[in-house]
Amino acid sequence: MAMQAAGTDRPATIHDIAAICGVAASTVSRALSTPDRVNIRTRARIEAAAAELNYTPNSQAKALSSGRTGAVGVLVPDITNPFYFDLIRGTQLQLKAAGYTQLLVDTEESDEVEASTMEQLRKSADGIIVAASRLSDESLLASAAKIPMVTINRDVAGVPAVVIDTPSATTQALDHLISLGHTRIAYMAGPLTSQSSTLRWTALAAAAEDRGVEVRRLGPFAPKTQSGAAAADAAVHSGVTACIAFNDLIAIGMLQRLRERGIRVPADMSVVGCDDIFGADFCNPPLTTMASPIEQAGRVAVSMLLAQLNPLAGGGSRSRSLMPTHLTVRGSTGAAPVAL
Amino acid sequence: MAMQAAGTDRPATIHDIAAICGVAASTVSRALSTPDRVNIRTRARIEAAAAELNYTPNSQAKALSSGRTGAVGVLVPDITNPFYFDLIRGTQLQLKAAGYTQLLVDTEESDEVEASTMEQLRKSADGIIVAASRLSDESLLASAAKIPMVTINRDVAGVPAVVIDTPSATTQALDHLISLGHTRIAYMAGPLTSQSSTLRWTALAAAAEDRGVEVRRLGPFAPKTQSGAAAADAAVHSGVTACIAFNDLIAIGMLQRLRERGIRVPADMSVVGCDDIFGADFCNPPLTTMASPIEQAGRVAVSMLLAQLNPLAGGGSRSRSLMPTHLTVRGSTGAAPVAL
DNA sequence: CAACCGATGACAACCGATTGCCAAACGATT
DNA sequence: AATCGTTTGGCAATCGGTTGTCATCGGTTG
Repeated sequence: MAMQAAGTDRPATIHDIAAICGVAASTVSRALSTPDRVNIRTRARIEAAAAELNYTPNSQAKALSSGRTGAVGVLVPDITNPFYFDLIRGTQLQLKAAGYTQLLVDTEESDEVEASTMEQLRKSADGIIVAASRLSDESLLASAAKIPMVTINRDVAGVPAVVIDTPSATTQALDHLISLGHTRIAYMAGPLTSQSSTLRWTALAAAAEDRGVEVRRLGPFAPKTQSGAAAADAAVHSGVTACIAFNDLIAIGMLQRLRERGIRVPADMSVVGCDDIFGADFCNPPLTTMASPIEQAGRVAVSMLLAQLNPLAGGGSRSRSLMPTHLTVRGSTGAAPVAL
Repeated sequence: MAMQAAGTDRPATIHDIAAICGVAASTVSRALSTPDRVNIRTRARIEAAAAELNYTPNSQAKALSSGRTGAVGVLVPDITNPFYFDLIRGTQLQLKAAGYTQLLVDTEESDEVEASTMEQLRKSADGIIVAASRLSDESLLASAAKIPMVTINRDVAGVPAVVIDTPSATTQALDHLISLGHTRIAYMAGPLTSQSSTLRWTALAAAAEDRGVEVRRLGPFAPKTQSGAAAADAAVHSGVTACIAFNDLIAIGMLQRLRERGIRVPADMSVVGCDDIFGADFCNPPLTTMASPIEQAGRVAVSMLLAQLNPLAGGGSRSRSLMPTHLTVRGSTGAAPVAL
């Protein structure tokens, strides 16, 4: 709102302010960061000058001397996977609200890129949030020892985590399919290094055994729509009447392939996805899927990380947060075809 | 590959290396950044020590003293818009290849957030890439004077830009619709502050006049699928038989709404989108849309920015880059309904 | 043999902030 | 008026590098 004089070309520093107010630079620093340490009158002068000069602290310098960078790294395996859209937005919003900057990195589904990124971030970030890590438990633990970390969808003892409870949703999905009369069901697995995929399969297999139906595991398939073609063919070939895919990308890809092959969904084959990503509601047919509060998961992860960074007296920070999920039924699931 | 001794808890600095090699810290700095300035033998010793200590330079310190941060800000209006995901991936890949870090910021379609972010980035980034800026020409120019900048889909004299040539694609879309017999066509406009939307409309209106068909402008509509409902209703109400939407999100939203209302696509209404985002190929019906090389646009933007940052003798950097587009015809367009 | 030269490496200032420590100033108490 | 405690603000070191300047050294040239 202040009438801003044409700024000099160089951003103002605390020294500029100090010169104007006739105080030492350290006093300016104190006035701005430890207001109680300085007389209220000088503080007012300094604040006025700061506003006048449109002063903003240099984050590099601040980072160098204080040791904290005000940045948080967010690592995702594949930035073009819509699942991460909402996650990233969640982290971004929450980080910005807390005055932090988000360093987004696409690790390209590679454990090496992930590891080297972490090493680099160790100096340029105060903490990191790692979604769907492809690293081994040991590597993850080792990294977590060096820099505050929160994982998402990756549960390792000793590392705070936000876990989206898709495993329990698979049970809902299974019951949904069973209620529709399906008895031969397949699980289209995700990457072998994905803990989520493993957990979903474990939960699903247990529930299947419990209910006395057959669920076979097919794959692994890369979490991309392109893999859906192979997944669809594998499902058809295996003779199942319904499948639960590791995620929506694979499921959507399957839908496309099944359509190409003239296999009707859900009349001939039911498909269940996971995550309820962008597109799950408008694909053809709309996808029955396990919906997760993804953006919220991102926010929670940030909160947990910040709690770790600024251990306030108030709240002991949780080290684990389980996000509830539920099955969203749409058009891709239906009654099992009548046996011939 | 080196047998890494258990690292000390604190990352190594050039002083550590200097101590080991018995040289001054400045020599270490030169050996690493200006290899020619130092004897090849000492350089070798220093490099060996650096490798041994697993040394990585502290980016904050480097930034502070050298004035360059090694980071580039990427501003997008809405991080959850799939259009930007390919863009972000393009910038991310190219930046990483050049050794830069990407600072991704979602400006929430707000000019204020955009402006304040730029001001902040001015100190913590070497340059910025602004996609679909919502700022005025003046503000943009003013900011570009303070920090190297490349815009995407925003053409302002004096600011290097990557422009995806969707306006000319609208002509293709129009001809496509005309060839199908449509004569009453609508353009579903995007945000008023979106230059892309304006340019598309201008090109479309000109082409329409040239061809003697009627194209009316409806909207504006927010670039989200939710806005598609209003857009669909507006289109139906206006009595057109085909529409060209500002982008795929609106188009996909329209598809959903039209389906709800029992209006068949393309039998009763043809719909053309723009961008060919994730989902355009598997919505129902698949969307005819103007495809853009989005990821490539991101890469080009980065290249242009880096050329600006490191003005090599070799190539004069282009200040404008036009990315070609083409119409991808799918199922959402068809022959005009027979007039009653 | 003296003058000269390029290569090499050390010194020190600096980037912009933070922070421990100390001293001046001030008011209050006895 | 002397003492004491508390504010308040300055000095200077520090973070980890970069870079301008200068001294030194070995070798070459006239």
